[in-house]
Amino acid sequence: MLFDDVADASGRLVATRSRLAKRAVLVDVLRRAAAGGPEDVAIVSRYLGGELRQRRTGLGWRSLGGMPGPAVAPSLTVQAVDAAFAHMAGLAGPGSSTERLEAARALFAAATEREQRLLGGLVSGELRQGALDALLLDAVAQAAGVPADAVRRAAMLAGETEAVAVAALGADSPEDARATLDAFTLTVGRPVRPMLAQSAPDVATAVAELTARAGATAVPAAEVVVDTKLDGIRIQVHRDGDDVRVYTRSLDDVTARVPEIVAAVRALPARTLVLDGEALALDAEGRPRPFQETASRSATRDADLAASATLTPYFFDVLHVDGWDLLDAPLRERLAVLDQVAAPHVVERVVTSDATVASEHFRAVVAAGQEGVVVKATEAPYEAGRRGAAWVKVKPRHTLDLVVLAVERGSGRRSGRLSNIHLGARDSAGGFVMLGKTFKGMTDEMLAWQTERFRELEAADDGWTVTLRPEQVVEIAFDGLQRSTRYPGGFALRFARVLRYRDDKSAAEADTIDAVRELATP
DNA sequence: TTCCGACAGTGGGGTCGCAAT
DNA sequence: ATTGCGACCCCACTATCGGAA
Repeated sequence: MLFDDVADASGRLVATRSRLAKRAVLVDVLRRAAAGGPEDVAIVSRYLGGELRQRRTGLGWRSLGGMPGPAVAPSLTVQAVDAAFAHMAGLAGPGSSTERLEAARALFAAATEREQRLLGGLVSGELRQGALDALLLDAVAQAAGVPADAVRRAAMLAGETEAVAVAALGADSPEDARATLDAFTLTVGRPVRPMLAQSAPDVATAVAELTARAGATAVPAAEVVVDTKLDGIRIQVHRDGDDVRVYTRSLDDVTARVPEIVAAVRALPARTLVLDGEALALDAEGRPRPFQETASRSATRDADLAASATLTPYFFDVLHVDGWDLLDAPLRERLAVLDQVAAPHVVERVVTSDATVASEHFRAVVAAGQEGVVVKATEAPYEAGRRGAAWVKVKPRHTLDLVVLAVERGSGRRSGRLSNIHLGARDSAGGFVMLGKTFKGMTDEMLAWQTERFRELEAADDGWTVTLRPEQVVEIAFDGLQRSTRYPGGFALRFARVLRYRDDKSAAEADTIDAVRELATP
């Protein structure tokens, strides 16, 4: 199959906003890929989902700058493109960067204009065609003549879409496809997509949301599980005898980097296991260390550095134990099993129907230095890959009134707007200390307003960033402070987002860097 | 007819490893 | 030795479509 066929499809996806029309485009190109055989389906399904088959190519957004102009006529096949990226991904050692760039230039030179757009999107990871994995799964279902749920479930259990697309589209009939899909089951050693949580502003809201959903039959005061939310990295651990594998949230295998987790799981009383949890670094008193330290420890491959801190695993769910799949069992049942098989490494929780008790647990765990809680429906199954309503996280929220120091131009649907704002706190000398940036929390109306407003405050414009007279106050919400070498105050806001612009306050009334410092040293 | 679940998009800070400078 | 880039860890929030109610 020609790569240009995929580029054409991608262009048609960009051209329509209708998801049904997008799905029709995807179905069409998937069917044509199927005619070319399983290898074409494998590559095309990846590309339509916005990914290369190679997890790391060494090429990124920055490398795309110096690419040559387009070819006039299409010539590349999807297999040739895949082979080119496989070659680039395999390069290492001195001279490899140069060689990789040369290979990329050759590839781009052979690509037409729309093919170049697709290549760029795949390399940068920003395809912007309004359709990624979820819509692709729907299209696979339609192309294979099977229910969308069957395809989705197979993909969640396989931990990937490519293999599922190949299986479904390689089938001779819808019945055959259905059977092939149903053969994707939870397998020890193959990670599933982790279940995700929605968020709520406070525990009472989270509890109310869960009981409202469970309360179709108006059961009064349904019980909920209130799990401690740890500020570490998500881990999914598979054990088959002495063979233990540790995967991250994106299903990356990090087993070699975390021997202490492997050892901890080997000591548990079960032969086969699939556990879902969090790993973090603790201090001498057993309190959690800052996330940055956990991140540092879990990212390093250097043995000496790794020895400087230990990760402790805590589990909050079990998907499999000794031949028994628990995905469809209610949480209540899974937790009973978890407590038996993972005893010293289970996340602290309370189970209650009393919102006050739930709130009290939240206060206690935050006081103990933890990130917050996740409130869960007791009867819900494990919904792999879904940000279901059955899990709702709650974290403390801080706010500050800061001054907008500068603003950057937006891109994509925000192009033409001033979008990403630079945030500063007052210092004692009458100046401002930058604490980070944010683009979050802005409605279209706010974007329109600030685009005009910041033009009024413009002091300089370098073509990307507009520097402002420091007059506009904005109320910012954030999760906490982290150490920073990038910003002059030594702090940066974590997960900053705009709540509202404050026209009732002048810059002289904004919060000070001293107030911020006090937050950092409780 | 209205409501709401799910998804894609728009980017944030920090950390590491690696190759180039 | 330092710098820049790529990859990946954590992530919040809004707009939109189309099925559910």
